[in-house]
Amino acid sequence: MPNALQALELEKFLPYRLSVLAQLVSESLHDLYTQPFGLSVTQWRVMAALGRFAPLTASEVGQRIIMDKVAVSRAVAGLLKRGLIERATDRSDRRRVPLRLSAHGHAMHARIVPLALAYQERLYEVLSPVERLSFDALSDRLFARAQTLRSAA
Amino acid sequence: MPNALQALELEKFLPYRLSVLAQLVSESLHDLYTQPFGLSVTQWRVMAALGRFAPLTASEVGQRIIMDKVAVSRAVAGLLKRGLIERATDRSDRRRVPLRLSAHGHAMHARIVPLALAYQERLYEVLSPVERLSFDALSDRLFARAQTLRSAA
DNA sequence: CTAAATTAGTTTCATATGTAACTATTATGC
DNA sequence: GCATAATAGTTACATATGAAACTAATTTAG
Repeated sequence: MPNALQALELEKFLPYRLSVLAQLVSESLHDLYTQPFGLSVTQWRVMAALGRFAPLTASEVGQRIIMDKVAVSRAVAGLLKRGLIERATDRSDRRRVPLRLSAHGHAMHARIVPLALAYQERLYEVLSPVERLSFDALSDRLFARAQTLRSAA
Repeated sequence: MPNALQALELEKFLPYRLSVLAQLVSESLHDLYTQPFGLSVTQWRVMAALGRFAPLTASEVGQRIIMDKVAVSRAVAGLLKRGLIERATDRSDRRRVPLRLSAHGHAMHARIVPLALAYQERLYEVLSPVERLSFDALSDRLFARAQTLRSAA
């Protein structure tokens, strides 16, 4: 019976394990900023991208955070309504709408970042510095591999 | 300016990296069974849980695959409609509804499992056997740590 | 034994998400 | 230059998801 080798042990199956770990971590992090700041995950990611990379258009934000333009557009609409980000006009190409954090947005960003980094630090505490680097490098290689496989198929 | 240490580099931020990697892998895997078999991710996970662990109630399925009972209930409804799983009656507790794969479900399961394992193998190809074990062990520790932090908070 | 509490599962409602169609603007081909 | 194609972003529709209310069955307290 050749299928003896083909049993799927979910708890050891890499895609499953990655999914469960990422979801748990994402939910934990979300707890840090959802109630006090009223941001969705996508809104926070847009703010994080803008906080780090000066003015970006919606498309550029999407490339940074791997999010499609519809999701970005909706997050941007919510952030604009709350005055957390600002739009500029690109004189040379009026299709493009450069975005940046407002003063209010910067202030909120500055309060969330330390919480996010502190959470990351608490997570990483179970790994030694060498192990952290090792995990980061291995996950990078898996990511690159997954991209290769996806584009090949 | 103490905040120089507090810059958030998204691309190095562990929760972000995990999320992006898990999503890419999950989508790639989904491509393998969505078109040919017409299963959603949650439906496939329910089938995988039932394929591995004999009869399970909906709640037990949820515990296995870390999915809330509403999601399980909906996936089960779809699988029942297609005749891929069967319900039994628990004489001693009629609230419980033990589930198992039907013959049809078993056949489909047997065709998907090799595809899933082959994908995992192609992913793992970029890592040596030692690196695979290392990655698995490190991710296990991160998962346990995330659980501890979540329950502590 | 009976009322209250618990548990398994479903349904409902409100929100989130993805795909595709749409508007506005700019670039390209002839 | 003008019709066509391409690009940035938004809107619309259909589906997916989560929280909370609900039903049915069982357990527990007194």
